Amino acid sequence: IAESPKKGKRKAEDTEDGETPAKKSKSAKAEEKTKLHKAVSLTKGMDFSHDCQTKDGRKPNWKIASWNINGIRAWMDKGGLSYIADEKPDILCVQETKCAQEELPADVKVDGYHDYWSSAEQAGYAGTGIYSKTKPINVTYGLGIKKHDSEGRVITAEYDQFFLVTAYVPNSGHGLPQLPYRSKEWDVDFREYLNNLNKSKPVIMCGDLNVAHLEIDLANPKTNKKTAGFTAEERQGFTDLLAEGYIDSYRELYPETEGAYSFWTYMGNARAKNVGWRLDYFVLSERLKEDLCDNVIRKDVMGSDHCPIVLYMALKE
Amino acid sequence: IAESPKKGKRKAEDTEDGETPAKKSKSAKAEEKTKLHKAVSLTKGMDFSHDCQTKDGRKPNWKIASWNINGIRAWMDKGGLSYIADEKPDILCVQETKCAQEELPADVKVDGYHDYWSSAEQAGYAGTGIYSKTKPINVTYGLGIKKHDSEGRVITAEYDQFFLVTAYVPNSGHGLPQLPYRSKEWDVDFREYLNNLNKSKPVIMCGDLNVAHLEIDLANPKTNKKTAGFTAEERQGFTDLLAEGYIDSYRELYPETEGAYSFWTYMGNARAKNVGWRLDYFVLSERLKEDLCDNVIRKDVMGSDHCPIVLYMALKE
DNA sequence: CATCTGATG
DNA sequence: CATCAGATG
Repeated sequence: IAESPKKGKRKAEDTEDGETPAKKSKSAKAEEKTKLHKAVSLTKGMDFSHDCQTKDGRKPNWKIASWNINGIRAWMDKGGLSYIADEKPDILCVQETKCAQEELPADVKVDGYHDYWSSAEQAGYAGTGIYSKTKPINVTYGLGIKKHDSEGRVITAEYDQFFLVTAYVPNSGHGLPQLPYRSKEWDVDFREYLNNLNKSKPVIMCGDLNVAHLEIDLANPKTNKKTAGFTAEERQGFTDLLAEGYIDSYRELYPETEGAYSFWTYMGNARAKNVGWRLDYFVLSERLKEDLCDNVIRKDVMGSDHCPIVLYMALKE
Repeated sequence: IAESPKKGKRKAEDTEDGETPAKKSKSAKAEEKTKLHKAVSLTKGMDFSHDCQTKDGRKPNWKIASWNINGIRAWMDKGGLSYIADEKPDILCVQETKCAQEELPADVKVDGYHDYWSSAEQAGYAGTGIYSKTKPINVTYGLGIKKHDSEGRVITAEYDQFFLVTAYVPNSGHGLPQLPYRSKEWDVDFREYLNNLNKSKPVIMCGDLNVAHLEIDLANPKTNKKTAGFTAEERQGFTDLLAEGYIDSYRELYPETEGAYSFWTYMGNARAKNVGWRLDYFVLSERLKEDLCDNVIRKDVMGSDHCPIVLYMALKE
């Protein structure tokens, strides 16, 4: 009832590229920006410095982070951007932005980074983004296959030495209604997509792959064999991907480490009890193995039901 | 994804009566009650004592309060029940409970009061309730007219000396889609309903009538003539009701008082600026006028976008 | 349990 | 600018 003020829409202008293949460019109405975010920090007191090197002793020259942020608007309200300032990655990939391009908060941009966004046609659903210090040679959205490309799940950024692919892989859902699509269609086509890139340049693929690969990758393997993210089909899909010539960087480095998770349901205090899942990965072309320095799971960084993961690479010229 | 604990449903058992005419009694599954409300207070430091009397000098013996609480669950989370303890009314009527009978919080009951509830078929919508120290002779729900009675908008409690009717009158909506229903059907039938009661006993009707009657009853009359709650049709409906032999107790007592509102939109800081509407009323049978002591608007009681209103009556045996 | 939308006010 | 629901995770 009445007295409604004009709607304070907020919008990030001048964001680079950022069109999903399915969407046409909206005319950039210069809307009023309200609500800027205060300088809340998620990361105060945390130490993000980290010494590491390749097996042959080379120091990292690329730091790439990936984080399912579970809603970029809520995440920014919690001070999510402070993570970038503190981690200082060369690239940060985010998944589940849950925000249409035009609805991105005005202050989503970060000094010193180029940003790229892809969003689902369905409002408030899925979506991915990339922050990158270096401007990529080229950025593309989706797999180039219509049926997969209306949900903003994949962004590919090409750099001199590699393709960076970030993905938010479809969840099979409660009761697994989406399992056939996920395992028989998406997994198959995504694998082929990566293989094609891999022919011309090595690939660094990261994101929320919505699968815990092995029993070691979740706290309760026994009771979750019929749960989305740990079905035989999803696990096999990941096995099949690796078999094409890729490595799971974390498991490559730490084959025996238990309790290493990147996701904890908000329900039942799972995070405090470390009842989690490793759903977030860096998957690298095998020929990048020699350049791998480390993969760190930032389990203490809050702000989402996932935590960030960080890849350190010593890439050659 | 997984690790979901069992749902902690909460429910108030043994609530008296409380069936809408449209609903059948649910079998009282003895569900686990979780979440009880802590003793938060909305009212600390406030003084609810009040001296008043009728024109012929009689002190009040009934105190009746009415409050649109905008969601009983949110209201209880904010400590809404503390208002009852502090105001100590003989009767409290609440509107917009937005809660099905079966979903009422376990601790909705208040010591020393009988409680009665009516809810809409549509979940989380409308709904009314009554707390009463005295057990009424009889309680009925709705107007006895099917088309009006599926939204839990009216409860009638019969006492020795009067009928108490509490109402949450239909909002005409943004763009006034419901104005024809509201003014041509509801207002007409509700008036007739009250008239019928009024034949046998005096009526005290209260609630959110979703109309500001006169220009004095809202801050911005000029700009709201096409807004739900201040259209000519809705205002006329109220005029027509009074013409049948009722008084608006507040305006009866304070015909000239400006800035007396019971609702402020949450938008644009309206309450701080007192940009409000008087939408909540006590409407009394004219023959109760001589028993009227006072009508107080508790504008400082927070917890909803409406505030409580309180009626003091000196009813004769 | 927490994010969204969309209805409603 | 709040409430609630329902979808989704």
